[in-house]
Amino acid sequence: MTATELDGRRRRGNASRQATLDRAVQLASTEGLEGLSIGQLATELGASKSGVIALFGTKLDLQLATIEAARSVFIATVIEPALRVQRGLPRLWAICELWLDYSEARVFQGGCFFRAVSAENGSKPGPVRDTLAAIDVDWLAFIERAATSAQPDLPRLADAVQLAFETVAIMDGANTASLLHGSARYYELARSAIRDRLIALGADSAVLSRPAAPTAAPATG
Amino acid sequence: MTATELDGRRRRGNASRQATLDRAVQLASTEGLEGLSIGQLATELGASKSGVIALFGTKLDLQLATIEAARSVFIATVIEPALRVQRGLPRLWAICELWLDYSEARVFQGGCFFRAVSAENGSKPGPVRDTLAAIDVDWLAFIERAATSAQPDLPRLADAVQLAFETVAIMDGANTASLLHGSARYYELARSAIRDRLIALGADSAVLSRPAAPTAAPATG
DNA sequence: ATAGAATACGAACGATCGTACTATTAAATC
DNA sequence: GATTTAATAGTACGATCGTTCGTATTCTAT
Repeated sequence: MTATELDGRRRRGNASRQATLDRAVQLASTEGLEGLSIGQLATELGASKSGVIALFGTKLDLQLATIEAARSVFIATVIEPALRVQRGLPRLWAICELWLDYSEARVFQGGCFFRAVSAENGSKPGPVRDTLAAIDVDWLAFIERAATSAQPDLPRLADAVQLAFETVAIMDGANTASLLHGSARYYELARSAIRDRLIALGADSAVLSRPAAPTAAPATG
Repeated sequence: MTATELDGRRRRGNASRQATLDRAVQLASTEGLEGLSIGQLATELGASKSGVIALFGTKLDLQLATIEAARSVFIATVIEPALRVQRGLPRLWAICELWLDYSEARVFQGGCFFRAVSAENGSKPGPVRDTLAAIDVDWLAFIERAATSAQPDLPRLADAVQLAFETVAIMDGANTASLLHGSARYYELARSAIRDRLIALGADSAVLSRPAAPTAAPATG
């Protein structure tokens, strides 16, 4: 049954949904999921309010779909490239480089999408916060696993949870400060902080150099 | 001229302004400065919309006044108590303890006021962002000075700017994570991270113990 | 051919937003 | 006591919010 793929109506709808979400993630990253307004979104897309709402149902549904769309972008930009890097310390370091590049490149206008909307919804119970919290748990767990896998290269690593927390905090700090002050130098501070931390844990500093493994296939070297 | 102090009209106005701002900072810490609505604020205060707006002028003025009010609270809660602690490493450590307590105690419902509203306004140019950026610069500089003063107690400290950045990032990370996941354990992770970092710089671990100097006058010891 | 589903639009809804204008009350100044 | 100033309320304005309803269009399935 290729029916689902061939249905012209659904294909058209999915294309519209994707185009809508492409704008929605950008808008939400700067205005927040609350500030993401259906009217503004429709105007920017050259569509009608009712058309947009018809595609998603309610505003809450749109917000959740927007989060999911941002997650896809994040996975393609950070997670998957990191998984192509050699297990262990190289991958742990690649995660940091990839994340800092993702933030600095403003893949989302407002910096890291999840940092922007988590700050907005951190103290507001509801399905939005629950979803964001679950994504954050996944993200922390991903780094914890990478840290644990890097343990052979980090002889003095005692607590992967602690290291994951610190790493995320440092990266988020660079994201926030660079946005607020319009300066890229915080990314260097973050890189230094993490590098020094890993070296203190016994890492071979040769592994922790720029540039990170490129997104392309394993290089010739 | 004690005229300003004695004017009953202005006294009444200032009292109203203060009561309004007391609610405004709480609301803004959870809803953001954009989500801070004059109507809702008035309703919660049992006042009228026009009465609230008359006290502040425009919404932008209200937002700026709210930031200033939050700053006063922050200074009284963190900065001033820290300045009562002995210069050097004890003060640097006290700043961290006081900030983490300030965040954990939910002096503002939404955690640290400035983290909440900075995330909201980090990518939106304007006077609000400028004010928040200036406050953040002050805050970072305050910690840098404390770190520099602690240099005799931190023989391996090479870069106070780097240390200030990391310290703030770790504390902010605890604030964000504790809000999102409704757990206090991130504050312990932050304390551990900063303590270990300071010890790595050569700090005497005896200085880095709980509890921090109480807010009260210099203790008998 | 026709019934049904999915996409899209336009118009209108009640609610709330920030703001402006007017009026009333209380306090200070002359 | 009259005038000025500040604080507050009341009302109304235009804009925008999310949502609903009716309808036209496009494609699939019978």
